[in-house]
Amino acid sequence: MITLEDIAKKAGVSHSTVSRALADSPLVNATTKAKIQHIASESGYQVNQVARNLKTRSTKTIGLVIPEVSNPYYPKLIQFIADEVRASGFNLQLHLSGVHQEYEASCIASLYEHRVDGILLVTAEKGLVAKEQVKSLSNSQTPVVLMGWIEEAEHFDIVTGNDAHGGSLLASHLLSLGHRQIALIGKPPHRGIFDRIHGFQSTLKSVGISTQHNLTIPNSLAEEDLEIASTVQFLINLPHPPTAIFAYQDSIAASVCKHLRNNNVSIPDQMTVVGFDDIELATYLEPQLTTVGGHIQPLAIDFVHLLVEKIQAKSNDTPTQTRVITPNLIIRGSCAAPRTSQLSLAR
Amino acid sequence: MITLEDIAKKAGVSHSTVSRALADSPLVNATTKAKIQHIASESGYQVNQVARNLKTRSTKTIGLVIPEVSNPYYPKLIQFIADEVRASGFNLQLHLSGVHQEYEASCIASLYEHRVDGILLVTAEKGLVAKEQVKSLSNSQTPVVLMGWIEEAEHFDIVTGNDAHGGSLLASHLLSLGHRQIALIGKPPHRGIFDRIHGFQSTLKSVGISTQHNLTIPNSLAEEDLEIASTVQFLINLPHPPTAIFAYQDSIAASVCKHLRNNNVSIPDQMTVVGFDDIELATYLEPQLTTVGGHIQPLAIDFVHLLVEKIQAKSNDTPTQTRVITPNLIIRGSCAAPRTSQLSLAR
DNA sequence: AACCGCTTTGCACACGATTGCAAAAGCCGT
DNA sequence: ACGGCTTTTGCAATCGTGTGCAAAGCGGTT
Repeated sequence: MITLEDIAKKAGVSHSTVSRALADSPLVNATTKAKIQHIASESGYQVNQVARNLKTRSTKTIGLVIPEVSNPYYPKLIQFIADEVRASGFNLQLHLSGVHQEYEASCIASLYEHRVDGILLVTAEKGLVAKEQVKSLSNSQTPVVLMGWIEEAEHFDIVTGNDAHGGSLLASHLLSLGHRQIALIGKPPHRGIFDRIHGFQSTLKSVGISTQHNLTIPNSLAEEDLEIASTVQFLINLPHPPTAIFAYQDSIAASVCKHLRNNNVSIPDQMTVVGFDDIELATYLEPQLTTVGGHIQPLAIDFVHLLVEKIQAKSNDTPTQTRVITPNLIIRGSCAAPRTSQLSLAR
Repeated sequence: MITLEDIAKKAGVSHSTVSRALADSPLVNATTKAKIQHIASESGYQVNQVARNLKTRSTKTIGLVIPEVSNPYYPKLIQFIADEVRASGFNLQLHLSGVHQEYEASCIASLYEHRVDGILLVTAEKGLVAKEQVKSLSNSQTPVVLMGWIEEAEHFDIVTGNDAHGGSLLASHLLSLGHRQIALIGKPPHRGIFDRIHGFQSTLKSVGISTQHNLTIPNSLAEEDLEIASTVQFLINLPHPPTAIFAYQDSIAASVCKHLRNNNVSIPDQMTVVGFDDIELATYLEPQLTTVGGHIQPLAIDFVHLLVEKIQAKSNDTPTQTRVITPNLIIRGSCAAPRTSQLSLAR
């Protein structure tokens, strides 16, 4: 491995001078600087960031903790975050905390051990698993920004989507089409998803439609697809089946569509389906999915910006912030006005 | 930040002893070891990996360079790789080289600067952009394993799928269904995809079907979906339209299906469609996609294993290896026997 | 020649950990 | 009390880089 010392010998100077020359310091004579830079590039010198990081006590690296990449929502988010981190001049270190966030604590520990300058933590259905660690990190020097709702939100820096508003938009849309029997598919495990459902339900209530007939079907995490299959079966075999289904994520909505088709229920003629997030998948379906979207890129940008501000502020006495991104309704082909007892008649 | 020295003071010993105690060295007296470990955990000490890496000249980290995460093939690959890397006791550092691999060189440079123990490099349509860097890295101490076909393959360690065989499987399947007019959609930019197409075409040739009537439509990278839309338009408006379409990736096949539907062409009645890779998307489509798959996980496992072997071998005189994974045909609903002039009649 | 001021360079230490080696401590038998 | 042996501990160097500070070099003025 080539070091500053090697280049210093070739150039007949000390390693300090080489270090300054490569940093383009004005303390080095122009001609020797050029000579040193030439020797360095010719011998293929690459700085040892490990040594530099140790000396400068900063890594110019941001750690990103995200549950998984199988759910297509996350890759989309990662792409935006990665672009923004690069644009901000930082390196990115990605750690997967697991579908059930089982590695969340160890991811954070590892990032701290590597002395990243800051951490972006995307929470999932379990909320903030490593709460104590995050608190102690923030109290020390390493800023942490969270994405997704958690309890005690006021104690943390958080970026989140206005999921309640998104749910409300969907509910209004379905109401305006005439739907009155609407099923919800999805467990309400953490605040974000809870808000989607809550916003949805409260809008229904506000126009006097009781939500007690709507269904909240919890589905287990394992074998999600199978679970959804049986939930769909259950719904369409009810004495008074719903005319519309709201799934709290596009990927689940896609799975719902698949199983509806398997049961010869046509969309949107016999059943209206809506999702949430507007991932690519939504446009590959037939019909394309009505959903709520446009929030992922702004979320990613604010996520990174807030962290970078915290990193540059240095003083850890800045008050915690919550930034909220409001999504839009995206109307596509998976919705139609209900026909009376459409499903019962068809079967 | 808490250091070994801090703990040493609290325990009344030297930092060397603390270092040994935390490494559970037999050189430390059992009672003092316990005392030190207790103090360390109580004060929340976390080792500084930056310093450790500098001293030990190893980072226990594997770098993964992958073009992007928007194409759903890559997240699936990443998930398998991440699991295997973790199981092997290494950290993972992910860098995105860009859709057109525009950052490939800078990703590799960054990983080398951070002195990762080895690099996994996934190439894409541009082949191996950073060829010279990879050669010089391998010549020095940092092993690199590639995924995907490139020129001069014999000079590198490579893991790849037997794409030619996969293409051949698809061709045989379509032939056995009776298809004789088959369109290929996709550019043949690099060896992997070229092999898919080549294996496909040579199987057709072997039974005496000229491939000159088949179409190889190159589509631009930008606005891929639009490009596919016009390609589909073109194909179905031919005087003798094909009865089957082979797209070299499931995501493109999905896009083809979407645009066929937009033109009121039903699948598989009026058109048979097959893809390649068996990503989740293939099962969300209606009908589900016949494709070639089962290779991604073995690819990921061999990818990591080969690199780990190279890292542990230390001596860089081990001969280069090429490992090839053979995929399977996965028959689903997107294929049917052709009817005479099916499309012309229908329109 | 002595002095001053400015530019340029090198010395030496620091970052926080690991580890070879020597020294200290403890134990035992004589 | 002492030598020999084993166990335990500390000293000090090292990894590669950055940087404060002193010193050297240089040109010009008195």
